[in-house]
Order: sequence, then structure tokens, then C-alpha cells
Amino acid sequence: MESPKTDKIITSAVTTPSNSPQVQESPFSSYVSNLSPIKSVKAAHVAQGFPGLSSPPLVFTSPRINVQREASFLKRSQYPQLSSAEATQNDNRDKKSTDGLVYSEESSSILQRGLITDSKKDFDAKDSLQSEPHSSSGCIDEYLADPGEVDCLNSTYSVSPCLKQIDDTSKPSNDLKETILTCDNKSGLRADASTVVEEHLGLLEEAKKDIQGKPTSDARPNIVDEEENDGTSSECANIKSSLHVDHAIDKQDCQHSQVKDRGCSHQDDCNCTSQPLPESLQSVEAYEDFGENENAGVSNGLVENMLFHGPKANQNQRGIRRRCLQFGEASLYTTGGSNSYPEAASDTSSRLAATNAEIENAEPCRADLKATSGKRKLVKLTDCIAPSLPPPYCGNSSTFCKPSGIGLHLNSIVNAASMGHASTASIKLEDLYMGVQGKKPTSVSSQVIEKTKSFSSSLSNVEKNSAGDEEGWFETKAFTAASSATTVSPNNLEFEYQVVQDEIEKPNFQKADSFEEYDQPSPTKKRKKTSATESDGCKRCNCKKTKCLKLYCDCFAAGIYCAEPCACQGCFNRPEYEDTVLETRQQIESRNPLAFAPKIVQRVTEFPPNNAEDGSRMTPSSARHKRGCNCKKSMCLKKYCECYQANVGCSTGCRCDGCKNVYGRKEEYIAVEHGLAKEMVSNAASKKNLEDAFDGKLEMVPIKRNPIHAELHDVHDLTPLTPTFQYSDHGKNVPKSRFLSKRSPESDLFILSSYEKSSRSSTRNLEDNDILSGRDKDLLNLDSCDWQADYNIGTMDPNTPRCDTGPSVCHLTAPSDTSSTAMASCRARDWTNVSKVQRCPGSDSLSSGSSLRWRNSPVTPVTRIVGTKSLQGLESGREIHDILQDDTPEILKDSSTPIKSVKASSPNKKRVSPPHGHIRELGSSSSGALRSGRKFILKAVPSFPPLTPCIDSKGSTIQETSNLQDNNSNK
DNA sequence: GAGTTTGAAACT
DNA sequence: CAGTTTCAAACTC
Repeated sequence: MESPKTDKIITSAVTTPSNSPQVQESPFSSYVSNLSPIKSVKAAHVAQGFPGLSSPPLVFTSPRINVQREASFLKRSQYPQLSSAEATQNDNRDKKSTDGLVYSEESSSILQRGLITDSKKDFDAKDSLQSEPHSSSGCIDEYLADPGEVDCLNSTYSVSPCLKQIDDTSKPSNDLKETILTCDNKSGLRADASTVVEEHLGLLEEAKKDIQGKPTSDARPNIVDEEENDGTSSECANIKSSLHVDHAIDKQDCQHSQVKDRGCSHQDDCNCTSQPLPESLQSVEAYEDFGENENAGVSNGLVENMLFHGPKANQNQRGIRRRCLQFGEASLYTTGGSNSYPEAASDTSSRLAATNAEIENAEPCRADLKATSGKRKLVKLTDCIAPSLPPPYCGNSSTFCKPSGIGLHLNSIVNAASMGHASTASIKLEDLYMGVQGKKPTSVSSQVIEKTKSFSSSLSNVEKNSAGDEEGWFETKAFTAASSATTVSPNNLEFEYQVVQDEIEKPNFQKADSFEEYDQPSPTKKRKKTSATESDGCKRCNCKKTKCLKLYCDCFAAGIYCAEPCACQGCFNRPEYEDTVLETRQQIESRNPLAFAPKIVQRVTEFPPNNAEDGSRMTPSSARHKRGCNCKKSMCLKKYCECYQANVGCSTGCRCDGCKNVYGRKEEYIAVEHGLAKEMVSNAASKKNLEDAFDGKLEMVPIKRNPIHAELHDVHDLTPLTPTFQYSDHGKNVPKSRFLSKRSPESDLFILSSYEKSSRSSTRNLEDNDILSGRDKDLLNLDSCDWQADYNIGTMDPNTPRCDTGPSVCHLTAPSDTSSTAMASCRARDWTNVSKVQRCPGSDSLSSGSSLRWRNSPVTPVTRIVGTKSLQGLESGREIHDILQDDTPEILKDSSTPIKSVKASSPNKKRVSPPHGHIRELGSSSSGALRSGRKFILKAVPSFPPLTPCIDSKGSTIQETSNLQDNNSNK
């Protein structure tokens, strides 16, 4: 392998003489990849490792991950010192390890090997070619799994340059195979990729030109690059359907993949990079997928091709896993990426011209992407990178302002981050990284930075859309991603979202500054803007007495370690005190399982299709605070109010006095809910009809239902284990459910239940909707996509394909895999949701997604189930959305004050019809999209082990009623 | 920048 | 579960 690699390397070096960026990339990418792989793998493991800790793992898993990372970092630090020869040795080691890691799949193993070899080559090439420190290579070497990542990184970077070249040369390579192969073999991308990729890129560009005929070629090429890099994600998005299935197959895988995705996101483009070592295969597949995607992208039927490829990839579980991961990330990308081609050609311009706030509402990323194709690229990159960055570090995300996100903590951080520059974030990441390691990869970091800069510059050249700002932005992100990857795993997701949003909103960031700052080792103090103020755009804590080990500390509450920007005193919320942090977290969680759960749950207000009603009902921002505020003097008009701070309206859960929340008054919310309840009641009349329909439906699709039910049951079983997970996402959905389940006010359980319901509903819906008949798979896939999308995004653009949603779904599933990552992801989603909400108050989808992640993260099983559910009941996705939307408000209320929420629920109680079996209920709920969604939620609530069955019955009844109506209408 | 206000978190 | 205290952020000057 090595010899060929060397050859490839040589070739790559030769081929990329002008590819300084690649060279630079190689070190940087390698560095990043090292981080990401470790993180991803560890993160996943960690997350799993902390099953006991429902929520804590998520947040704090990162620390563990960090620990591992630290080891990796340490190694890295060492590597830099290592000679190139050592680096090569390391590469060999990695190869060996990777070989051992190679999972059952032979193809995957082969792919991995190829990747590894490629990566090795790349590294070697880098070493030889690049003056960059060996560290990167060494790091890469250590992380066998990373090779893929490295390759991805390299490939991504290289690709962009290649794209540039191609643009110039516009090579007519029709060799899809070659391109694909290169894609598959990331390493090959660099070595061979230089040529092949260029060709491929050239083809792509040509195809784009032909297809699109739009001037956005630049943007597209970038997009292509992104797709290639993230292509897996994009593909995943496209392949969502398949993914869903995959998810169903391997929930764990999905989780891992998610984690990986996170890692990937951190790493950059390549979701692949994030993939754990064993999943290197996945990465490879992802690459393959990318290649395919690219090709597809070239052709108009990108999405379709993607879809096919998804399944093609055979992609066994691994493939699926990857996809999930990629999807998760891809979701961000895919929305843009997947859309990019198909949409880009047709829609992008229009979209760009007139970004549909609504559409974008569903997915901020999308909107952003749409806003500027170039941004899309950036977004992708940013997505990748962003995740890596810890929320607090998040860059400026100027636009995002506040992620009003799900987690206040996160939000706060995010907000601050939004204010700050992405560059700063990157710097912070480095600081964190250094802090974690106790070392400062000064040389490496500086080199990396420089490389990234140069690379970014090259990219910028390549990408017209990105323009200089984007370049800088990209660079910073990439850099940050690398750094972040090293440091914070859990927060990555949040970070990503923030970053993405920030990028979108404000593509320009202080790149140079960030790098420069970053270069400056002075880790914490220099930048810390004394207080957690947002001056940097990154909020940070200023704890003086709590040692940053209490929820008072935003960092701690957000599940992230304190970093430079923090002005805390006697801080123990640092990687070196990981054990302490974890213990503390556990303690806090023991008291309140939802302590670290996102505080803000989004409703799926937008839900467009069926639910104009819901939308109307929903407050401008469907998101709500789980527990609600308790403001007495601020009238919910100041940041003292968590609801206001999160840019969400107050709900029934709030105990505020004289609420004047500009985002939605409690009274209004209640009124809306009442209206909903009335509707529910009216629908209840049709329950019988629904039931009948259900019976028939059930019969129609017993198999699906069975699996779903089984899953649901499992979920229920699981739910008790990890209440936190459940609650988060479903919290939104919960609202309804909360009526049903009074148990946990905040309880994730509600959320989970909602998920379950959603899944059930989805399944039901599928059945009810004739999906059961033969469409099941397709429906499932599609539905799952939709569902996921709904679930994640909450508000999918009607226009936007499921692809967008798909990624989100993946994210959702992914979080579950790794608690830490999940946390991050959840946060990220929350943020994203929040951000979206902020941007687009109407969109609730995002919040829901975040919540999902939470659910997933804490309770991997739940997430798994969810994934399966999503798969099964993709169609129900809409319903889910509806449910989420409807639920979200309730959830918020519920979550915040389940009991309190009960008031709101009271109306529902009337409607609730206890008796119906869950299945029926589910089925019924499924029928009615919106209503069913709600119904599902209700049912879901009961489904949760903790939740009282009575509540469930109620919920089920309600949903059923709604479903009945829907069914009736359908019939 | 210091001091005050505010509400969440923690404690009893 | 309610009340009180502690805490850090938000806010004001």
C-alpha cells in the first residue's frame, strides 16, 4: 500500500504543484482529521459509555472525548516533532490499526485501506511536500480511522483547488468512475485526485454550466466541492430514504455516524472525517457517495442519483451509518448541497434572489445557503467546522445572534458567539485545544493557520461566490474546525449551527484576526473579554464562586468547557478536571435529568401543508421555554427573562407576571392552545371513524406497524432510562403530550414520547395513507426524510426536498449515538433552531430538531428507535412536524411546567379518549398529518414509560380524533 | 468599571 | 413543595 501511496503522493505532489492549498490542506486537514476521528469515535463511545448519565454524557461526554482527544493531541503534539519518517511510520501504524479496525464489511475494508493508503500518501506527501509539521501526519497516522477523514479533508481542500483548476482548464473528464474512485479513495483524491478530481471537477462544472446555465458556476463548483467533501452528507440527504432505513437498521451506527458527522462537521467538509476509524469504510463510502453525488450533481438528477447511490452504496450498515452522519451534517449541507444542484440549477437563483423567509425558516442553513450559493459552500464548510467549535467559541455568527436556541446556556453562548467573529472562535478553539493538551501546537497551529489561510485564499479564488470574505471565513472555520475538533466534541454541533448561521448571515469574519489571534498563544486572558460579554461574539462565563461547576455557569450548563474567553475564577470546568466535571454533572442530573437539556423547545409552527391552523396557532416562534420563565419585574422584556433571551414567546409553563414578551405573550399562547384543544375536541368526534380506519390500516400494513410498534415499545422501555433525551426534542411535541403526561415538566420523556408518537404516527400515517401497502419502503424513506426533516427542521420548505430534512434527521439520530456529540448537536440544533427562529420566527422546525438530538443523545436507544421510526413513518414526518409544531408549544409549556401545562391540557383532557390502544392511537394519529402529529405527541407521551398511561390515552385520543378527521378527509 | 437589579439555580 | 439563599448575568449609571 505504501509504495503505491508514495507513488500517488508523488503524483499528487507533482500534480498539485500549484496546489499549495492542498499541501497546506494536507497538514491542516490531517490535523483536523486526527482530531475529528478521535472525537468522533471516542465521542460515540463516550456517549455510549455514559449511558448511565442521560444528559450529562452529552455535554460532558465531550470532556471525555476531549480526554481521548487529549491523548491524540498529545500525540499530535509529539508528532510535530517527529520526523517525516516517523510520520510515515505512524501512517503505517494507522494503516495497521485501521486494518484491525476494518469491520466486517470487506468492501469497506478495502475502501478503508485505499483510504488509508491514500491518507498515508497524502500525509507523506504533505510531509515531504509541505513544510507543515509532521504532526498532522502523525496525528493522522495515529488515527487510522482518520485517514478517511484526512483524506476527506484533503480531498475537500484539494477538491476546491482542483475545482478551481478545473474551472480554468475545464477538463472534459467524463470519467465518473475515476472521479468516483478518487472520491472513494480519498487518498486517491489527493494523489490521483489531483488529476482525477480536477477532471471530475471540470466535468462537474461543465455539467453545471450545461445544466444550470447559470452564472453561479462558481458557487456551484464550491458547492460541488462541499458536496464532495460533505458529499456524503449531501448524498445522505438525498438518500435520506435509504438512510432512514439504515438508521432503522443500525441505530447505533447512526449514532456513531452522527458522532462522526459531528466530528466531520468539525473537521470541515468531510463528514467523512468525523467518522470513526472503524467507520473509515463509511467515510470511503461517503466519498463514493460524494463522487456519485457530484456526478449526479453534474446531471440534473442529482438528488435522484444521490438517492440511488445511497442505496447503491450498499452501504451496508456502515454505509448507512456514514450517511447518517453525513446526513446529519449533510443536513446542513444537503439542504444547501442537495438543493444546490437541483435547486441550484433551477431554484438557487430564484431562491437567492428572493430567499423565502418561510422556506429558510425551516432551515436557516438553507436560507443562508440560498441567500448565496457561495455561502452555501461556506456554510458547508462552516458546518463542518462550526461543529467543531465549542458553542462559546462559536464565531461570530453575527446573524444568528442568538440561537435562541434550545439551551439557554447554549443560546447565551451562541449569542455571544454570534456577536464574535468566527475567527475568534477558531482562536478560541486553538486555545482550548492547547489548554486541553496543556500544550500549544504553536508551530503546527501557526502552520495550519497559514496553510488554511493560503488554502482559503485558494478556495476563495476558486469560489467566486465566497469572495474574499468567505475565504477568510472558510479558512477560519476550517481552522476552527480543526481546532475545535481537537477540543470540544459535544459542542461541535451547536457550534456548527452557530457558525453556519453566522457565516450565512455574515460571511465575512475576521479571518486574519482570528488566525492571528489564534496564533497568539495567549490563550484565555487576552481575548477573554472580561465578562462573558459578547464582545467577542462568544459569550463566556464569569463565574467567581461556583467554580463553573454549577448551572449558573453558562459554559457548564451548555456542556462545554470553559475557555479563554471565560473570565471565571477557580474554574474547574476544564478538561483537566474532567472527572470533576462529569461527577458534578451527574449530580446535577440526578437532581434534574433535564438540567442540561435544552431549555427551549421549538414547535413546528411552519408546518405548512396541512397545518395552517397550527401555524396560526403557533406563536411567531414556535419555540418555547421548557420550564418557562418566572419573571416578576422584567415583564419578560429583558434578558433576565429566559424566554425573551431565547427569543421565544412565553407559554403556559411560564409563571411570569405581566408578561409582555415581544416574542409571544403567555396569554396569547394559552389562547392559541385553547383553540387547538377545541379543534382537537372537534376532531375527537371523528375518532371512531379514525379507529375504524386504523383497524383497516393496521391490517394493511401490519409489518411496518409491528416494527414500529416494537420500536415504540422499545423506545418506551428506553425512555425511562434516559428521560432527558426524550424530552428535548419532543419537548416541542410534548406540549400536547405534556397534557397527556404530566409526569415530567421538562421531561425529555415528553419529547421522546412525541418522537415515538411521531414515529408511530409516521408508521400509522404510512399505513393510513396507503403507505403501508407497497410504498412502505419508499414512503418510509421519503417519509422518514420528511419526518426527519420535520422533526429536525420542523419547518421544511415545501419546495425543498426531503433531502434537507434528511440530514437533519441524521443529525438527530447521530446525537443519540454520542451523548457528548448529541449534546453538542442538540445544542447546535437548538441554536440553529433558535437562530432560525430568530431569523424566521415562524420556523419551529429547527428547535424541534434540536430537541430531537437531545433525545437521541441521552437515550441512544430512543434515538435509534426514533431513527427507525423516522424510517418507517417518513410520511408521518409531516405529521410529526405538525405534531412537533403543535406539540412544541405544549412541550415547552409541558416541559417547563408539566403540571402547569396541565392547565392547558385540561381542555385536551376532555377530548382525550383514554382507552384506545397505542397502536390504534398511533395509527389514527398517523392518518392526520397535522392533527395526527399532535395526536402522536399525545400518544407518545403516554408511551413514555414515565408518563402516565392516562395521559397517553388522552393524547392518543386526541390524536386519534385529529387523525380521524384527516382520515375521513382522505377517505 | 462599579454598582444595582433580576431571576435562575441551589439549598433548606 | 415552598421558601430562602446564592449566584451570575443583565442592566444602569
